[in-house]
Amino acid sequence: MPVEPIKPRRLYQEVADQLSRLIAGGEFKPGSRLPSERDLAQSLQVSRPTIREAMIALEIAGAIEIRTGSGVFVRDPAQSAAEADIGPGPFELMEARIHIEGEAAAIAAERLTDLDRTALEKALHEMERLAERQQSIEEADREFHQIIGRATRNSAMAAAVDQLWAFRARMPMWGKLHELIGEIKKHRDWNDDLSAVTDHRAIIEAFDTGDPQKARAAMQAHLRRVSDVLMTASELDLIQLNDKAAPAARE
Amino acid sequence: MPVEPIKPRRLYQEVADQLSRLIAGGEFKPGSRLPSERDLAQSLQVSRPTIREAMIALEIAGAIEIRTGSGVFVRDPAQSAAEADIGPGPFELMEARIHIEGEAAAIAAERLTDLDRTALEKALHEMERLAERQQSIEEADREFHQIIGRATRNSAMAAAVDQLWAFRARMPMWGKLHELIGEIKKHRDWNDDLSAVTDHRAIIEAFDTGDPQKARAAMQAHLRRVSDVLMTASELDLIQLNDKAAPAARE
DNA sequence: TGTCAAAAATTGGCCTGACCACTTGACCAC
DNA sequence: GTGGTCAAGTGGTCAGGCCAATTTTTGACA
Repeated sequence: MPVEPIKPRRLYQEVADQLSRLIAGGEFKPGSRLPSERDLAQSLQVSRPTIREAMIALEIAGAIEIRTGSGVFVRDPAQSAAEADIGPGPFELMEARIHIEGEAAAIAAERLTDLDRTALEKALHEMERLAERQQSIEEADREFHQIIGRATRNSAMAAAVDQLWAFRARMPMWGKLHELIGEIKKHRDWNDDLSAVTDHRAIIEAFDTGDPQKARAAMQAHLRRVSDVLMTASELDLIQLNDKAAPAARE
Repeated sequence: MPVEPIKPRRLYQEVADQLSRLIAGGEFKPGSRLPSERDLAQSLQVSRPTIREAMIALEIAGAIEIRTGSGVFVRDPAQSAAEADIGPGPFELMEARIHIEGEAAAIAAERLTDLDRTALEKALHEMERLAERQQSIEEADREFHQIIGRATRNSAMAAAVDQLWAFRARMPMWGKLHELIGEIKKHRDWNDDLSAVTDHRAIIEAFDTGDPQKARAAMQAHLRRVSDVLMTASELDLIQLNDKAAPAARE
């Protein structure tokens, strides 16, 4: 039973939490104005400086916006997202993955442990199982790649790989990759073996050589193939992509 | 000419920034106690509630810990990193930068605009100016590298570069790189020209060729040199690094 | 001389009341 | 319709006060 220091709860935190709950509960809608500091201080029976402290915490947390002379306004979550940029388009993401995950694979090639290999094999088997059932391999796919990020034994590299997958998780389109491949085969005489399982097997085999160059090449070949799938699906109008999703602009 | 809303700068933010800079600059060591609220209010010629607001912001940011009745203490970045388990060590960061920023430079080499080049030159001049005054080039350095991230015209790559710099910003040690170089020269007959300005100039010249390989090589040479500085400083006990900061473990 | 409890001093936490800067809406002149 | 002025309301900051928590000092005692 670990003993931890007792940290008395600051009053401003109580106020901030209550206001946060009221906002989350819909009492104060996004874009609306909160009651004035003076009114809140009276309603909550605390001093105005305490309200101000709570407001600062909420503004830092992104929940509100304080406008001098006007009032305090609830931030619109959609507005926050729009301001924060919706993230990279699919082709941007693929390009970045080719470069960054290629490097991660190269680093990992010399640092994989037996545990890493076991985990990769497990993820691959999961992909095989799901593919046989015509189910999305998305989760197992992600696991496979994040194992590689961790296998670099470099938390900055792992974080970079994780971030790429976080971007990817925002686009539901990726979960349909398997279906897309099936659709493409209906339209074109596709020679390449598009099996994700084959690609991932090749990556594992490259790791078995311990050669960073081979690992990088296997990873990049895999990711370029996925990018090609995306390009072909776009050309066949199997998926709708917005402007940002177009291949990265060349000056 | 886009018109943007003017956001007046809150006094508590000025105070928080100044204290943050003092902490980063080593004026207040990790674990040490800041002057009392009353003393700070008098020293900075602001009211005590304003100091309190600044303290709240700094505590939320993780820079300090407020202990009722005792005082306000600077959090140990290593302790913070250990608690949050989110911070790569310096060598991890450098390794990741060599790989990721090398790739970013290669991509950017074919996509730089004239505006990008102008911005890079400007950042370089700022570095020159600061270096002449023996001042930290940290901000201009960061700007230089983030311009390159944006010059990839790939927001996933830019985000990856930004994340590396966010990690870097958590370690005040980097602001003292210039001093470290000076110290190293007192201890060793160092043959390499350690001028950051020279390295960055070489990167710009590599970009002028438009050759991705050359750009990658110039960026990686620069970052490897920085990593060497770090290694040497560590060997000379000029900086104290915790276990995680050691060169990436090899299995 | 060392230990321990109590007192004093210091520090953060919160409050009250005041004044100033900024914003908004109403109203008026041109 | 536009610009200017004014009043009311809002946030921003200040000064001073008192209380709770912590640390330091002091005095008593073995």
